Amino acid sequence: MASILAEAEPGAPWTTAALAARLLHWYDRHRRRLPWRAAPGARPDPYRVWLSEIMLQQTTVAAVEPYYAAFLARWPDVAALAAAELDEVLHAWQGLGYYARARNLHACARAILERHRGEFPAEEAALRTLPGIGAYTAAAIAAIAFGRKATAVDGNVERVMARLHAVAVPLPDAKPELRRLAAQITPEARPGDYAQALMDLGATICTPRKPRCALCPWAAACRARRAGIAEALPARRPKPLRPHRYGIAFWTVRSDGCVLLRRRARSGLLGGMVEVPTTEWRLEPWSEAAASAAAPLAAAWRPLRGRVRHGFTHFALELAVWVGQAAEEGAEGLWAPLHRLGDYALPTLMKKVVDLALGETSRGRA
DNA sequence: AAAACGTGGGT
DNA sequence: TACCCAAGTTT
Repeated sequence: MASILAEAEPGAPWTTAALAARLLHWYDRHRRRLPWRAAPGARPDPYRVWLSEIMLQQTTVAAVEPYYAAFLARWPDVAALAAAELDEVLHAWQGLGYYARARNLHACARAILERHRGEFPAEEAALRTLPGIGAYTAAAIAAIAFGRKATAVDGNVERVMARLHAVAVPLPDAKPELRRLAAQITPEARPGDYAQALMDLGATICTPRKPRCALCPWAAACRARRAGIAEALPARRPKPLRPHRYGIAFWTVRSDGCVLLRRRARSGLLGGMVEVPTTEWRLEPWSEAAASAAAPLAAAWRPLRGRVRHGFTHFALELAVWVGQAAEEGAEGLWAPLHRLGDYALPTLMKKVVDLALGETSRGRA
């Protein structure tokens, strides 16, 4: 191992085998202990690998950990998850974001039961056809859970490859090239460890900012480091501006203390989740007259002073909250007892609305 | 092919 | 405050 490195001249091309071996050696000493990771030598549970990979899509380890523990405790295997109602799964996913993942997770569990006799397929191609499993996740499960030679290319791997080979082409145009470079290094032996090693390298050493090149097992082979441009890679195309949108949320309280909620459409933004009814979220702030006309029912609406601000991926939202008393039924939706709001699958945005409404109404009446 | 799709933490 | 970004997938 060490001799391979010692013999490699600065600037000399490294063999892919040497790179893979060096990375695995590093991983054996520095592997992170994560809840979904099997102990060295132990057989991974495909269900746990799958569950963790779905949760980790575009999501940090720290954010995932409590959700992973809760899901595993409540639904210990794929059959248990398949038997759950979608709303239960959405409720448990509440706050994690990208709720299509929860809908696909549930659909995938049922597909495993119905199409695969309750067992995850080991082939990348078969995995790829399941809901919520794309190119990355299929490769990750095949490699980690089943020991198949597959190259899982996520954002970490793209960054590491862009730096190792000093690829200046911006993402996403560079994706095919980065994938090719990653596949070229993937070893026959220990593909699961290799996949996790590469992601650990990206997550802990080859970080987006201030990469710790001094600790990197590939530092001597890294072209970006040699050129002094590691931190500038990978290049990205400029991101589109994020517009602001505006809306009014209607906090509608009935005489029995219930508040009006609604179920959102099953697809699209916050699909299938529960919400406090709102106006449309539009580019211009609302006039009082326009908002009144958009209310779920006629009432003497009282605007609260605060504002709910929430950032989505592609726009920033500012919600005002209006409070009204419902004299009778006449609005469609769910009437939720205030002390049972925790039973509903409210996304973080709507929790903010609830907090503002409860805070200001209790203060105002005290 | 490009846009939609959440949230929280770091700077 | 504002912007970046994190183990991507779907349409």
